[in-house]
Amino acid sequence: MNARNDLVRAAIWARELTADEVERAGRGVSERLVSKGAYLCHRGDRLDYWTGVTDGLVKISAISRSGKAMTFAGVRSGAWFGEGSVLKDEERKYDVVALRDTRLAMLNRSTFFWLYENSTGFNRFLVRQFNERMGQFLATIEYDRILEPKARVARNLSWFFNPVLYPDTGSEIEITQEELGLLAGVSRQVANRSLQELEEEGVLRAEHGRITVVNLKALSDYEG
DNA sequence: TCATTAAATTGTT
DNA sequence: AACAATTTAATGA
Repeated sequence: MNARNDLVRAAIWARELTADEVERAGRGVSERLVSKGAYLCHRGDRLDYWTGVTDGLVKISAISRSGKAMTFAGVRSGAWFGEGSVLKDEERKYDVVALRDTRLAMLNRSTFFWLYENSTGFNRFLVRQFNERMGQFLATIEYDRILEPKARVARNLSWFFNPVLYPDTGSEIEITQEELGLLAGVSRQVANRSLQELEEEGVLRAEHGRITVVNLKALSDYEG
């Protein structure tokens, strides 16, 4: 019908919606472009949109009280975030920055709530996503104590292969070593060396602008 | 289709 | 941060 409905239909959660619900969602969605290095929102901002990455890569992070930068999650094409802030009607607890030029789909708050109230498919999706995030955050708490750069690179990379958050993705991701460094909070040089070592250990294969995971379990559980 | 050039990415110091 | 090497993408014959 129109570009907005196409945006919705491309979203993973749309698969579980009825035609009526998709139509309704289409009226509440809009598009936004964020260029590399720009912030979509800062901690403390209000952003009344549930946000999906249509094309690109963003980082969700915050600065801890001790002053350390901490990445909560990397978000690539196909994933949606911010449902917590929208549901609770409160300010963002984190920064969101684009690691490359990125296209976003934004679902406004009232439409989000309409789906929340009316669509069982939508709720099933939300519950699954919350559950998966919980697991990821638990792992993040543990990983924050791990200071070894290689392990940080490994764990940040493994997030992109969560089968619930990214349903039909293979074992490849298009990401540069510079982007991975920004995500893991290490320099490009360290990201480069980490990837080389991980490749030697048979965990992954690093190609030009792309990484192929060979052993996802080893990558997720990496501790050095 | 192939060769040339520019741009992006990687590898190293 | 700087620089060289490598890979990809774009261009045009």
